[in-house]
Amino acid sequence: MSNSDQSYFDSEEEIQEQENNPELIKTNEIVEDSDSDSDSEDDVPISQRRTKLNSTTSSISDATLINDKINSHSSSSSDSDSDQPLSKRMPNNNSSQKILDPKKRKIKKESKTTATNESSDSEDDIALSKRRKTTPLKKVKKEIKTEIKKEIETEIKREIKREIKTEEPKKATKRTRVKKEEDDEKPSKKKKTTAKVKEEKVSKKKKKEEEEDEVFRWWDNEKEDDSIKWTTLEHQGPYFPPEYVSHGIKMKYKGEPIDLVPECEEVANFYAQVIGTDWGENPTFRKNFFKDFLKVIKKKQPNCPIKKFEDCDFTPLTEYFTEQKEKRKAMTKEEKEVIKKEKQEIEDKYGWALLDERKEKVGNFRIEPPGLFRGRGEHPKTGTLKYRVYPESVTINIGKNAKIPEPPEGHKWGKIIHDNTVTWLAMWKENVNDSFKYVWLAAGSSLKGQSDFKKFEKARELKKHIGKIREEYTLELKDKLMATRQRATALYFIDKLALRAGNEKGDDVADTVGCCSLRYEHVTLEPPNRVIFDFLGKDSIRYYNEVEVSKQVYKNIEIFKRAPKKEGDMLFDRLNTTILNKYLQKSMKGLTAKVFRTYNASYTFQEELKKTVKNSTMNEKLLAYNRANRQVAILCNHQRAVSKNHSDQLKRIQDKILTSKYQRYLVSKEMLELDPTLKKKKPELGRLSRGITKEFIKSYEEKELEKKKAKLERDNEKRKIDGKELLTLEDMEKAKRQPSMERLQKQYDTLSKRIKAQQVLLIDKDENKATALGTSKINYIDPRISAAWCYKYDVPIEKIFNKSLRNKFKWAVEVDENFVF
DNA sequence: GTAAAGACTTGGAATAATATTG
DNA sequence: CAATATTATTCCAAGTCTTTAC
Repeated sequence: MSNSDQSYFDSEEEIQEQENNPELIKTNEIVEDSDSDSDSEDDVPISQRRTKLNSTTSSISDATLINDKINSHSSSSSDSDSDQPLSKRMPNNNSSQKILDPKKRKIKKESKTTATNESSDSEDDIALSKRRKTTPLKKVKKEIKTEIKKEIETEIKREIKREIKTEEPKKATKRTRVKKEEDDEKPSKKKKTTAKVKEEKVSKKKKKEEEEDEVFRWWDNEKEDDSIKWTTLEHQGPYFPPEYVSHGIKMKYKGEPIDLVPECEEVANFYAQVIGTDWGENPTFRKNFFKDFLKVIKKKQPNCPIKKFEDCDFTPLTEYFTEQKEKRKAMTKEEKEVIKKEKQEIEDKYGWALLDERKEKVGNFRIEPPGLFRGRGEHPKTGTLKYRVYPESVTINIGKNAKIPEPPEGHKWGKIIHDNTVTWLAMWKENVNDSFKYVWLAAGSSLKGQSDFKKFEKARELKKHIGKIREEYTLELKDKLMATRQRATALYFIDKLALRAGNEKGDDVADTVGCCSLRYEHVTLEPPNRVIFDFLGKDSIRYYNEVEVSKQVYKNIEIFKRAPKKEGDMLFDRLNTTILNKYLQKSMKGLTAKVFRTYNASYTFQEELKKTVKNSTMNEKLLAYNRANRQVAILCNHQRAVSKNHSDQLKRIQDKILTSKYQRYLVSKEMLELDPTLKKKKPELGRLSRGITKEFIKSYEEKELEKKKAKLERDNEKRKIDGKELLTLEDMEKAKRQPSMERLQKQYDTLSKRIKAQQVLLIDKDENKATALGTSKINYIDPRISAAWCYKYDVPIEKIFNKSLRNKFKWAVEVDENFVF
């Protein structure tokens, strides 16, 4: 970071500086006379302050507005409001960002939507309370285990004979679970099971035990000291990617095919595979790649004529890889099966570790293959060649008495250590940024689970201190000492806006900042009390937020930005994360800046969840959940690029809605024909919704006609075979029987329901276009809040936690519905 | 006390797997 | 049943924060 600011802010004490450094006098004057300021705003209770802040924050307030709208919408079940253009109702925060963003971000291929399950609302057939209480025994005895296994086996043998013999009980469990989900809620077309319901129910309980009997229930007895992570540790070491094998395809240089030794060819491949993506166009990427390409050439093939990037033609290679991709896609089932099996074998061997005699899953047991470094944002090293890692540079961490895994043939391990104060199994140093890479246990492992648990407990601990901390920093906002004042202001932002701490970074990485590393140009003031943040945060994701702050904070920023400070200078020149965290430790043991993010995320989530309507449908509950999740994601600024075809997707759904509406209109017209008096009772009948234009009707009718014709053709085909006479469209019309009022009403209701569901989906999808929910769900929201919510509102946990989340959070799902974060 | 090393969490994108649709 | 859409998983970069070295 620039140290220029350092030159005029050298000493610690304000008073000293005032004497020694004339440039600071102005600043100090303000600091002193601002002593008299009082900040009435900060006297407002914390809980209210947050909402207050939200309502003044553009992005958040927009979202809240939508919330209100949707809530009223879903409860009143009127669909008219959806006719309003969606864009108006959405927080346009992101779109403006995209335009303003000086650094181009990659465009994503595809958008993801929230998991708004279009499933029926029927509840699980087992009472939730009961299911929860089937807490398994701590250690199920071997005999019981095999007994259960047998039972399951007999139960599902019929359909999955093959699998059950070769696979772990895990697989069987999965099966039953799928089945369960099906009969629970999914009106899924797939009904692959013929097993009897009774059997299933029995299996459910057994399965539960079976599933957890091997689980180490560390959360039952917490241990205080966790500096020792394990006593025994066995594993197979990491898995190395296969050596490069030449494909014999030649790239061209100056139009001529050129021979490359495998080492060079491999590097050329890396670039060839990036052509057609943004990386291929990125000048820094190209430059770095080519520099390293030349380096490899010089070393491995000095007589190679390649000198200039412009004369290189990688397209033959690119084509080859496209071809390969297609081939892979076109593989037969059997071929795919073989590959899958090989993959499974590797996983079986390397994917597990024995930690204190317990089998635990290894997360990333694969050594990263060589390639071109894909640094994000404007990373100066993007495109740099990442070397192949050999065992010689890998350190193995393993138990003293454990068998040391065999390194790949002809190789030796770099180092073997037995450090039980760390959790990694293997480690190596990567060449691009000189950083370490580790092999760790998976997210569902006990070690990870324990620290996850600790993290949330720490955040809950903060809850006890937050009042005092807020009081203190509010006071310190007016402190005479510049350093203190900066610290307080920074903390205010970290607390209110969930900013990251903001460590200082070198200049060989992308220029991104967090709170402590904010610079002059990242914060602008707008009288009377608006602060505009605009900077690139982690992963070069833009943070843009307009916030109304207290007078004191506004004033402070004004002071911190005062000349001679200019663009490029640190806003908080007296502060860094070490100072801040040291201060925080005083308020609470182990407190650091990041805990605020966890705390505020979980707390916000819990508060937002209170908006769930008790007796709403499953879809509505899930929408409420997602919405709470989304508020947290917005708070934490978890973004994703809007997919290219997002608007197409919306249009398609809107079209579906219109179609349904039109169909409903047609039905209602028939109803009126049957009973004209209905119009009085239900004036909405026979009314055409807005948005249904003549063009729409025309295209709809055309499509319908097409369908009818197609059906007719099919029918006639059959009739031909049967020797019956052929029909015409008119015949078909005639054949339709006159529907009864009852039938029509039913149709009408079905369509209404469908429309509503589609609209919920539409809103959810659009609200979500630029927000990534995953990160907050995985890392910031205490899973116990989610679990408690599920129990309280009778939502099966599977609806909100997928398999890996359930596994990761298995320590959390045992809370009762009264859990409070 | 400061910088570098080290270990761990957090983050979005890429890719694989699965579900839905035409 | 193939094409497409959606969701889950994997990948690995980029943060935070602690410890160690000087």
